[in-house]
Amino acid sequence: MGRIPCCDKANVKKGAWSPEEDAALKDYLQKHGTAGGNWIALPRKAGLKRCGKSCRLRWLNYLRPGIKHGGFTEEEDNIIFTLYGSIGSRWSLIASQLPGRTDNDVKNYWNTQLKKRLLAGQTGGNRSNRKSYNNYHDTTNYKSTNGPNLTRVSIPAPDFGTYDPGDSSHYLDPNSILPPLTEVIRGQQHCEPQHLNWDQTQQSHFSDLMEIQNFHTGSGHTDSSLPSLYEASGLCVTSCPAFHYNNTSWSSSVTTIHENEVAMGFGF
DNA sequence: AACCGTCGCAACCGCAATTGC
DNA sequence: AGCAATTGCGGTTGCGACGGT
Repeated sequence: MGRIPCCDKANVKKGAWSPEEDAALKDYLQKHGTAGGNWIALPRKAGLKRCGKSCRLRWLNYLRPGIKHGGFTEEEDNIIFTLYGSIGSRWSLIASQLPGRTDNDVKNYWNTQLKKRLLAGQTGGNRSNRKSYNNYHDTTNYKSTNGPNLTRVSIPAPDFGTYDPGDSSHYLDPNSILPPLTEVIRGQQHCEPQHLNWDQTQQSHFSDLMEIQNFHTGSGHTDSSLPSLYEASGLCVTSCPAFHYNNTSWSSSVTTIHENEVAMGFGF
């Protein structure tokens, strides 16, 4: 017994995609879209000898319009550092805050560049190039003292004034029900435990967020991952009595942010 | 020029979550 | 409610490119 394979492994092509395959997939998706959303059946319809999952991945990570590759900006670096510190390796969530970036791209960028820069003590500026890369292997520059290594990530000063909950232009991803997390995170000067206690501005901003959520739930939209998104914002979920969402399974009483999870705990 | 080690990135794998019946 | 099919995600792998010797 065992898992049922998603496709006939013996009859699917693997490895790098050819330009012809790319063209066939792109052509099919541009004509038919992902309507019906059936990726398993798509390869056969498109005349491709590929696994449906492979087609989906190729489209999402490479062929989809608006995809950017490489050339990460310093601001993007900072956003990745900040979100990684708050939510860890939830690449799809991080990528959703970076227009044109895919989770795979962000993940690769983190593993090949940012993680090493972090270990070298650089969370901004001094962006590496391949030539200077070997410096990152000099582990004598990075020694853990007691317990996990904590890194403070500085981010811009509070900028609540720019956020209008009624303005849909704040949504980087048109399918997202939440404002960009960076809007929230900018409200904290540092991701540090002492900032978990809400001040008036944070409470005010959280009210804005709840308004949005109420708006969307009013139209029938639910999102079971909402608590983790607010965790990502760095706001202390349990400290807000209003944080209940009775139409789904979660509530504030089961979602706790521990200080050592919110502090930048890069313990590798 | 040949070899070797390292890096970056596309793609794969397997599990979890979601969806539909 | 339970099950199977499908999708989404994060970790890992494979391989071409590059740089050093």
